[in-house]
Parts: sequence; structure tokens; C-alpha cells
Amino acid sequence: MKLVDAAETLAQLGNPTRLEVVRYLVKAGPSGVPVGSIQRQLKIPASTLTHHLKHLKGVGLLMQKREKTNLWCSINFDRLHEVSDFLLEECCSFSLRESDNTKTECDAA
Amino acid sequence: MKLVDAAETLAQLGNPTRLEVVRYLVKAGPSGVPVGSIQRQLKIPASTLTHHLKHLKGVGLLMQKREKTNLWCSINFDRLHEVSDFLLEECCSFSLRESDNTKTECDAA
DNA sequence: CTATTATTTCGATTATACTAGAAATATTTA
DNA sequence: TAAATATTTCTAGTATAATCGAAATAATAG
Repeated sequence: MKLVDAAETLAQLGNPTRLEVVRYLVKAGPSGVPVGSIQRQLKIPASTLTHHLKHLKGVGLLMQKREKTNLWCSINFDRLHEVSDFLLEECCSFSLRESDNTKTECDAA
Repeated sequence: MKLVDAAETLAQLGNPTRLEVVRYLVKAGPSGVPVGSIQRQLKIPASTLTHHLKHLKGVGLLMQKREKTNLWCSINFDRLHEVSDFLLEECCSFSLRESDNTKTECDAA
């Protein structure tokens, strides 16, 4: 995962309203929930919700599938794992290359 | 971890410059590196860097320790793990409570 | 076709963040 | 004390994001 993409994804997760939606969808699991359910459950105005869903979709965190009049939303778990893992990748690899680092092993990972 | 705190932390990680710093510090490991090293290595203007370090410190991601004229920076790995884990907590727990969900187990975690 | 429900677009307000140069401060060394 | 190095504060310009009401647009059902 490229740094700028990870940053953009994390930025989208960094909005409290959006994170609430994401958490809701994570709990909901792969089958997802319709937009309207999210709206009612989390009490988010429709236009605000659409706005945020667009953002989440933009960074690939959200998948949508129409069924009759309902638009079902579900989290892209792979993408979420990817960004979650990104934060701690290559942990402590640095000390192998730089001499101004006293410790040579990672004791916090 | 509370949602608003997680959101704030993720928002801080969502800036490309800050994420670059965080990644650098993650690689550096627990011993950390001085502010000046970060500045030179990543070519970030001093004032900009200080600004971002303050943000990272504000959400508890950064720890600092003075040694002579140098201010050593290191990542709070516990905090980073916390926010990394937060994203996928309670995955798929929702289907146990709601009837409009066809699947009952999580196949993506 | 009309009504109903679901979702999106538009538009406007308000607030907050990013960036970095210049100057200031702090800390050590000579 | 003076010089050198390290870091922070100040300030200001610029840009981007969050919010939500009202109206518009689907999509289906009767």
C-alpha cells in the first residue's frame, strides 16, 4: 500500500461521523445494511450520510449493491485490514541501517 | 478506546506528511530519532515538522525525551496498536442482533 | 400514471487544517 | 561571553472539509 493512499484512507476514517458509519458496517458484517438503515440507526441526515458514503467509496472502503429500492452498503474488509496493517509494517527495521540507534531489536511490536 | 478519540487519532494519521513521520518512527523503533534527523531525512521544514509533532503528541502517538540539545522522538507503539485494532473490533457482531441480516457469521475477518 | 419510499444533488455557511518563512528561544561548547 | 546548533513561536495566506435543508431524481408498487 502506498503512503499517500494510506494517508487518504486514514483521513477518511478520521472523521467521527464517518468512523461511526464504518464501525457500524464492520459490526454488520459482509451482508451489510441499506443506506436508510444507517441513516435511521445513527441519526445522520440523509444528505450528510450520502456525502460521507461517497468519501468512503472513494477510498475503496465501501462497497454498494442495489436491491430493489434499497442500496446495500458493506465494508471492504480487505481494504480495512490493509490500512490497519500498514501502520505497523516494517516495524523497527530502521535500526539495521542507522548507526545512531542504540537498540537493534524491536521490543514493542 | 472511545470512538471520538480513535477518530481524532486517525485524522492525525491521515495527513501524508504526518504519516510519513509516523512511518519513519515506526521503522526507527523504540529508541527513536531526534527532531533534526527527521527534518533532514524527510526534508520537512522545521516549523512544519514541529507543528505536526505537536499534533502527534496531542493524540498520544508521540513520545519525546530531551538529551542534550536533541529532542528524541519515538512512537507510542501501544497507542498505535490500539487504533489499528480499533478499526476491526467487534467485527460482524451485529448479525446476532438484527433480523434483516442473512448471514450469521463473519467470513471476512 | 400516481403515490410512496429511497437516495442524491445543489447550494451556502462555517470552521478548521496545511504550509512555511522569519524571528525568537533554548541549550551546549569554545 | 560569544558562537553554533536545535527547536519553537509567530503570523499569515491558502485551501479544503463538515454540515444540512430543500429540491431533485430514481425505483418500485398500486
